[in-house]
Amino acid sequence: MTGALPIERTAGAPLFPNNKLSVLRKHPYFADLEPEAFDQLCRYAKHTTLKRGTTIFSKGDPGTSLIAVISGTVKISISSPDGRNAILNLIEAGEIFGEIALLDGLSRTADATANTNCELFVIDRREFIPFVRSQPTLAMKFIELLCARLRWTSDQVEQVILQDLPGRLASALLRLSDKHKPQGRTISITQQEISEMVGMTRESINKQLRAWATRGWVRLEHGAIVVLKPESLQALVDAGADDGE
Amino acid sequence: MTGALPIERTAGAPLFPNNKLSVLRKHPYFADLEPEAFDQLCRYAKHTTLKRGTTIFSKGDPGTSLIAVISGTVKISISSPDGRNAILNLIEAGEIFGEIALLDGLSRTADATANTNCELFVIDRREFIPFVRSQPTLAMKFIELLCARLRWTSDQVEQVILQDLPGRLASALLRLSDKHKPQGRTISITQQEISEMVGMTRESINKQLRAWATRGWVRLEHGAIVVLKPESLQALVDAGADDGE
DNA sequence: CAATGCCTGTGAAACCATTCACATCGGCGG
DNA sequence: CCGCCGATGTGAATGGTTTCACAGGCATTG
Repeated sequence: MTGALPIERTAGAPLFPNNKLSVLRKHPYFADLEPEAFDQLCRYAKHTTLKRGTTIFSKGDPGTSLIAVISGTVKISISSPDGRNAILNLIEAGEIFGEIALLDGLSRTADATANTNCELFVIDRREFIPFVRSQPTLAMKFIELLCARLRWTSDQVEQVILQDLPGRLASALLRLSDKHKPQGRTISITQQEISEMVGMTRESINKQLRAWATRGWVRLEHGAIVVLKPESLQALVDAGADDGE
Repeated sequence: MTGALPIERTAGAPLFPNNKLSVLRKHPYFADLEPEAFDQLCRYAKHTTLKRGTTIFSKGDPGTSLIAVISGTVKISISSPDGRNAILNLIEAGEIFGEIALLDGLSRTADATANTNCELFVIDRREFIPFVRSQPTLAMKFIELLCARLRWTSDQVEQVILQDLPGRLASALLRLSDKHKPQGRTISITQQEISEMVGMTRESINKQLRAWATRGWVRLEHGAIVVLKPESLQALVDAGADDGE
């Protein structure tokens, strides 16, 4: 009940280990939720672990649950009939996903797969919806969450339509390094993945990154990218089409 | 001028003419709202009329209001520093927009301009937010609205990243003709506008449309497009990259 | 300590959309 | 009724991306 600030209680019921839920508690969407509401929410959660590559759900599935990531990362993506595929988002520990289909009761809009081994909490729609209705604060929280998602997604549309390759790549890097701020400027991601987030081929991405690397804007590591001069990248985005030569 | 609305009365009540509000009442987001809640909502609304081309708000503005379109259409768009611009959505009579900034209190994510002469109702954030908190049903309605927007926007990302020109154009036409179903399959839109929705040049759009016209899939009119064979377009979208030759 | 598989790095050729440069058409206002 | 302007229609040249075809590197696993 009182675990508001330093979440560390042993009294926890067997099913909901507080040390794991604390990951969720830290996230902005739950941080200022009343403790009772949060506890109630946890009571609905079921714990699962998955191996890298496992499909969590696929586009078109009924969509009867909300999922929270405790550890690892989950990839939200879509694929076209001819084999191409696009990554819409990467969900990290402490974040939740699958809220659209949960809230409107329709089908999943994308595929979700475990991008690394992960630990998840799953909340079922049947128990959840009545709960949201009874908790105006929680409903407002979800409204905020949806707004944030909408901003993220609109931003993606904007980048993909308006910017050329360098611009898109630059803003993708900036958005990612924002998310990973705690880990310094190192973004743990493969070039293949970035190419799928940005909607261009790996080869093109590689060449552009390499060009920036020789200019000292970024450093390329194996499976990671370090942003050294975010200002230069930002300037490039602001300037419009122009690869920064 | 849109002449889209059959309703035309002179009796206008001072601030909240019911004949005008009926346009809103018909819309799914308000249709099954309790009458008292709807009336209350209307009490906050201020009526305005705008001439074609007027700016309603710009990206980055504070965003303190929700806007409902009574007649005409509003264009939601963004533009890049180098002059290119993209249309994200066209809001028609009976729909509302501006809900993101209204709900989360942050800045506008895009520009809104009157695409034709229009009549609007504007609701201020200060009065509106407390009202939403007090009306769980209304909050759930907004959650549904946001989910729908998210689906629409994700769809756009999906199309833009995965599909080539013919595919994107085809799915844009299908989405538009869905919206305009009541008017048959005629879509009132200029090729310039479509090109900005799809993110390609007018010339390219024109050539593709013309190719389809000779095959009898669409008919091109001045300022409008008639979809004759939606199945063919749909098949093209489902098949992936392939212009349907 | 191979050995296989996923990442990264590059070059040349093919392709598709953009750019640019006009020409026509339709409608609205003077 | 004429003229202008926005919308449409088209072709040729340009250029940025993709495609394809490899080579080396790092890493995890028998």
